[in-house]
Amino acid sequence: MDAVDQRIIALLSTDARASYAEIGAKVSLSAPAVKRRVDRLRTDGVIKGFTTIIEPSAVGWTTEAFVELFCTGRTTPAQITVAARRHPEVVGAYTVSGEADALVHLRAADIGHLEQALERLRAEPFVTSTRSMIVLSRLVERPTPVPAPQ
Amino acid sequence: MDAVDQRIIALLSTDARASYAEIGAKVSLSAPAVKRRVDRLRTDGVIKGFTTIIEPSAVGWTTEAFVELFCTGRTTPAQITVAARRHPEVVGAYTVSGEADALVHLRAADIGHLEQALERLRAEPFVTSTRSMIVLSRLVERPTPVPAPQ
DNA sequence: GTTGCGCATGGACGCCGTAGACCAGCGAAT
DNA sequence: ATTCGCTGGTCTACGGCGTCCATGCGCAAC
Repeated sequence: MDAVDQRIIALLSTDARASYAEIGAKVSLSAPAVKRRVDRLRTDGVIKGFTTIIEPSAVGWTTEAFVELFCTGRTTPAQITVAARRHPEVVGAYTVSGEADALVHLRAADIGHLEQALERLRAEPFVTSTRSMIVLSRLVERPTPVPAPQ
Repeated sequence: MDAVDQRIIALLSTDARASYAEIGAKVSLSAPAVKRRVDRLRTDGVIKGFTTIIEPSAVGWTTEAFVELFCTGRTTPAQITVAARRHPEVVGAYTVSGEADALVHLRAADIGHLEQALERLRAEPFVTSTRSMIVLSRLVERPTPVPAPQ
């Protein structure tokens, strides 16, 4: 992972469909050289995949919430992980320090759907209680920035 | 936005570098037809871009936190937006219902960096106080799912 | 019926992805 | 100092892909 790799990652994270030749022109490398680096970054797990940024409301997810989970004493992160993966509404889940044990990011079609997802989440055996923050508006949402070298 | 569009979006969100021909084969369309649909989805704002999923720790962001923001009475979402955008550590920001006014998702190099970013955030004139949840581990993180037709 | 529109296909051309052969630089071992 | 092997680049070549344009089909409105 040198400075060139970082620049390649930065370029790919602004446009994942850029051609290797295009990227190569910007980092002064040939297309095959760029491809080799990208392949390596993928096998090394630095690049985990390529995805599309979509507008959630355009595909029917108009409601979103962050839910703090309070769990029973002997709950492991692994338990929370498998539970969270079971629910398609979960787009993010994290164990956190502070009052709550975990924070779950939910996207749902509407309030009704959100309520139903929340109910399902609360039915998990290790959940003792929850505290929800309904998202009123998304202000910022961006991919992890890559520190641009110099 | 018909069912085919949704399938195309779903395919692109699992692999944004898939060729149009590949996608076309899966949705029974020719490559030019797929491209036209993707172009339309982009101009319609359904597809906002293509990005790369990277492992944050691999590029030096090992610490992350969610921060609840408590703001002065007359704070507008727009104010919070411009403030949040100023800080490169902010990867997400939302206005929320509940006790707090906003929730900010931060990524930083380490605890020291996080503390410094938090301090900068707290220095914003409209912030009266904050409550932080440090992320202990990322359990789930996935792109917005697209409801697969049938 | 026919006109017009939306939306697909087919073909053509140039660029892209990808693999293989080859080469330069460099550190370690002889 | 020489040599070996490794890393990581370029060049080349070919098959497939992106992209544009012309064409054709189905359908609704008049």
